[in-house]
Amino acid sequence: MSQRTPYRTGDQTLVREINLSLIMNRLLEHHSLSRADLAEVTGLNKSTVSSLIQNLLDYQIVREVGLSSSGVGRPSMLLELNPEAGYIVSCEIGVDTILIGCANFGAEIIWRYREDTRHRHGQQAIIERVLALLDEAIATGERLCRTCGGLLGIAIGVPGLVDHDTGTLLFAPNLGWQDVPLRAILQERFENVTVFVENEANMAALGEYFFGAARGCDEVLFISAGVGLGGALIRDGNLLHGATGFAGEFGHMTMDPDGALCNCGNQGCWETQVSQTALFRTIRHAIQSGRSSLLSASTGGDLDRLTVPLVVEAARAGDPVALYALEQVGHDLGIGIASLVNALNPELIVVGNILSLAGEFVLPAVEAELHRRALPWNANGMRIVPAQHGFEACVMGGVAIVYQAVLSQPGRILG
Amino acid sequence: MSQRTPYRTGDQTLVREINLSLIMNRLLEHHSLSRADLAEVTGLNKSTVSSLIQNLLDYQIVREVGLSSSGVGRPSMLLELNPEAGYIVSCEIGVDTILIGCANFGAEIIWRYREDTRHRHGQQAIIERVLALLDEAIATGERLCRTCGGLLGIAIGVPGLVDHDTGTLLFAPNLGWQDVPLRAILQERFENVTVFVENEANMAALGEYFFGAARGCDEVLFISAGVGLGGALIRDGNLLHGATGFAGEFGHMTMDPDGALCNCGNQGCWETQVSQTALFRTIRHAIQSGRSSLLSASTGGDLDRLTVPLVVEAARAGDPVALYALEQVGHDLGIGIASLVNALNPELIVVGNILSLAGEFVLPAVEAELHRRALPWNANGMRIVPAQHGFEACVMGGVAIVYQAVLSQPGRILG
DNA sequence: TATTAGTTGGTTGGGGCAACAAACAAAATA
DNA sequence: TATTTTGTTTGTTGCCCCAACCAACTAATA
Repeated sequence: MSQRTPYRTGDQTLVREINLSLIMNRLLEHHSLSRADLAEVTGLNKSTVSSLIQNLLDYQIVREVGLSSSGVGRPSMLLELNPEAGYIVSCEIGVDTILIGCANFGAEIIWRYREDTRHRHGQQAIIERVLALLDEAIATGERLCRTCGGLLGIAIGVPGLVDHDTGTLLFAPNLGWQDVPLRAILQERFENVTVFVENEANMAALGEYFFGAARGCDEVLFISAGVGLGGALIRDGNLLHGATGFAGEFGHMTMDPDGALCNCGNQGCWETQVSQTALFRTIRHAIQSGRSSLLSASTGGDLDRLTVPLVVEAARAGDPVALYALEQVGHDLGIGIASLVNALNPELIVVGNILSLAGEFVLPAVEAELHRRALPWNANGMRIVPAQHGFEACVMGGVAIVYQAVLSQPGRILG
Repeated sequence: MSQRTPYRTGDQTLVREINLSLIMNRLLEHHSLSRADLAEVTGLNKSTVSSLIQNLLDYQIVREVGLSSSGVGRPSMLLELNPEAGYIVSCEIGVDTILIGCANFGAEIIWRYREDTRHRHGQQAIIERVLALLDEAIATGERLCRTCGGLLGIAIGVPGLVDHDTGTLLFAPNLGWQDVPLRAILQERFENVTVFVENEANMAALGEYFFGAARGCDEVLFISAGVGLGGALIRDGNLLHGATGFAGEFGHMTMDPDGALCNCGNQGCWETQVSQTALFRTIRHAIQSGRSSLLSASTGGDLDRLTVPLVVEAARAGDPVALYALEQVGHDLGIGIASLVNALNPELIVVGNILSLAGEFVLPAVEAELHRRALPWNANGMRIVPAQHGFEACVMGGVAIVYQAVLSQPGRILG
């Protein structure tokens, strides 16, 4: 009997934690509620709610926003999460961009910035630029909202495998990075602030769950295609992390055992069929084999300058090559999604990044394959929707990840 | 504000429930512990442990089993779950067998029975036989152990999709059944007893988690090949059910978009490549195309009489056709497992049913494909093992499912 | 052998904390 | 003024924790 206990025992602080969390989550969900509403909605006793709210008011995490009369009886005092309770800084290190935002506790982005990084060379240069932008974001946050919590947390999303214990980016094939101790680097610069490092797709999924298309859904599959193909699964508000934190690498599922070589070393990964790279390759092949397309003109003849917005624009104009390529992506996406629907039985699928942009041309083919291949019991009643926050889903996810930490352990910021 | 609350609030009874559950789980895990050990292991206070144990002793769910001296100091009184605290009846309705068992609260099977159902025709006849066997199992349980709880629950495992709200078997392609309200049928016959109806693979996974090869693992992928291919995922002791309860249908993931037709209606399902049926088909093709095999003789020339034990026996004797067919299964199994490892990042994979029997010939090919195709970060440190309970995993799972209900809500049987 | 110190196991009683219930105060309408 | 709804106050209950204490054993010592 030597090991220290990993189990969380039940005690009073746990009870308080649970109920505080319950209340804050309901306030997030409904935006504003009275104490009486909260008692009704949570099932807690009126006096308990009052006590919890008093606690939150003391720390200015919640604020009273005015009376609301619902006909007869004493009017109620509406409560909401105080947007100025603190601020959150969230940053996505993409393959060729940095996206950064600063949000208040009302989850409104009060400052955002986007920068192309194609001209910057090397990991060192990019990380230094990120640090500088974080300084700027923090300065903005300090200026605009610091009632009690100040900076509540910094979140960094990266397109690769993250070791959650250490916050190290282990492997990012599309970025060409390996073993970068991101959390340690940031923690050194920003002491006493919690730093979250997470896979970009995981973050984006959380962003859509808290603030986007997946609000209120208990079983969400998120699929995000960009340079590569990433994904995540959310169950009851929590990411499925797997044993070592690398779950959700749907892009590296084998779809064709003898297929094209993938950056990961395997053959026929889903990512070789469904991604920006695959889309452009299909278009290039079609044009090179003599098919005419508006894209030849709109890229000025240089197909290396293809972008997803250009492809979507061409598709809108009825360009057959663009339509064909997008449908091909939808077809291959659909086969994989059907498999995942059978395996995981989600309630909702959210498609992100370029898929949210090209949804109108991709999703019909997806739906067709899905209903052809998935068990009807799994597929019926399930919806597929584009991400509400589009390319900003990841940054919103950084906000969400900090939010989640605060909401699930309100005690920590209550001192 | 009209809806009734679906949220569990925190209160004292929740705390008690959590701590009782903690203690019973530790007793299950270590088999016997003293109060002092429990305090150490759970992190609960000594006096709290004493109080909880007194409660469990009063209801004879736990019993004292004698002193144990660890050298110096006062000897401790060891405690264990009382095997006679009640009994559990568990039954698997397989494609061509019924397996049934009665277990005491020590999870020892005190009565078991297996019956071939190939001579019985029709759903009605089989269900009536199941009911009769359940009577017999209950009679045995009543005779051998009914201290406090009596019959703690009945569990039925079936090879198909189960609607958990109603306990209805919606679709069992390999059984040819559809929309059978199993729980309602049993509940009518056995009133005041909790009846659990669950997918066979889900149950088997739970059996291995509680009492078999997956004990203590937090992220377990279970893959079970029989007539079809089923599976399940266990996270922190709970089955992944998905939105409507149909998660884990890995057998119907598309592996070859233009492959063979599956019973489910789709093409190229994993189940068409990896299952008893697929194994036999490969062997039949090989022999029909002229390859010589020991199996021609051991089946008396009638390849319809192939069985998995015969194939394994032939493989042990070095028969090339048997070895080839098993390796082929391993190869296709490995490709799919690699995908699932990338998607779900399990800590352990347990292969069940015929795979546990043929493991020695199947697993090497699986490991080879796995390490060729899965991301090293996901695959390294992961183990693949055969199910410890082999063909009885499902029945053990029925015991586990009742156990889980009791352990997670000890309050219910404490009155 | 008898005594005493030391060690570990388990119980008892007091205190604190959080939720709950019921009575009550407050603020509106009819 | 009666009624309705909101929110607070007061007192109770249940559960865990802590610290002191009793219990049972070993080992050392006279």
